Amino acid sequence: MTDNTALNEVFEAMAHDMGLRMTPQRAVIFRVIEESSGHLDAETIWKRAKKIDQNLNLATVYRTLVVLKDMGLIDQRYFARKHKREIYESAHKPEHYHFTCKECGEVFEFQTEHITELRTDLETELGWRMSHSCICFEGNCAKCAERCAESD
Amino acid sequence: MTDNTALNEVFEAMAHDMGLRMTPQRAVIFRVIEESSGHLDAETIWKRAKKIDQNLNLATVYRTLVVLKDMGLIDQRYFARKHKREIYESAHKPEHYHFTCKECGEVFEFQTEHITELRTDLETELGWRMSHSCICFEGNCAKCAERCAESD
DNA sequence: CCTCGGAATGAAACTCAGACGCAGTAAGCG
DNA sequence: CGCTTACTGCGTCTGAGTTTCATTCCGAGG
Repeated sequence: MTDNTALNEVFEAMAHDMGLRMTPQRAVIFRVIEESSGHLDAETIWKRAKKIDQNLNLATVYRTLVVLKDMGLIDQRYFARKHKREIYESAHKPEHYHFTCKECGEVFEFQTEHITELRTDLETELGWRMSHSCICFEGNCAKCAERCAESD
Repeated sequence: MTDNTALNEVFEAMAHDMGLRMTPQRAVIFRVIEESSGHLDAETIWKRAKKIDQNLNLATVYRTLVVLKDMGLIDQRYFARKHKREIYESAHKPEHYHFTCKECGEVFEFQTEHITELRTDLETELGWRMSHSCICFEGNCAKCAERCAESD
């Protein structure tokens, strides 16, 4: 379990500044997201949080996700076209992108400088101000690509 | 109006090979997508197609979109987190990516070599076989960025 | 041409993630 | 403490997309 006392304090301070309240429910939901390694949908968060607070309601999870997103503490992300649910990640993870294998469904993360260059190019050439990049790929991972090649 | 006789023939031939049938409804839906410049959701396609076939049903549009996607004639795409509908584009447009302005909502297209390089890197370094890239950015376009800077 | 099997359609019901309205609860300031 | 009002739980609603089913009609084979 990571020590997220500091983060909780950030959360509490920000909430206070925005006229929001710190409630046990919000603390639990935030903790669940912080302690997981990412890629969570609302229902998964709910299930995990219910282990701590039995009465926690799914609607509260949805409402809290909006609050946390507005505060910039979590990011809503996207990484494959077949996904039907919104997926959230802690916002203070280092910049990274996703590759989803269409065979086994596994999601891989990767980092790259190419996107930083691309962003800079677009900002200087076209004057756009970037606030979020969604970079994700679909295909077959090494293992599945090999297995598919064999069966041909 | 573009001449899509050739494309229609491709469609018809592919459909035949897959044991599918060519129907007036499918021809109309396909034509609507081909003749538009892109970024269509199911309901928009439906509204436009209804001008040609008054009785066309929305469920038929959804079913046809699946068929056309499976045939590789159209692509389902994604370009901003706030979008709640699936968006489709003709599959034979040249490779391009999207930038969505969070202020005015306009969607800009752009091309770049950076992504090609990135794909190649990932394929050679990690052995992944890429089949689809989703690259999109959110932020403020030049006009809106300027206007926002003024009002600060 | 005509016939027939089965693929496709229209209409309506259904699914399911997420949002909303409301009455009751509880943060947290004075 | 006590008051204000943001927040919660519960139930209901919304809306994009899917499924079911009876009917239609495409198109292969006579």
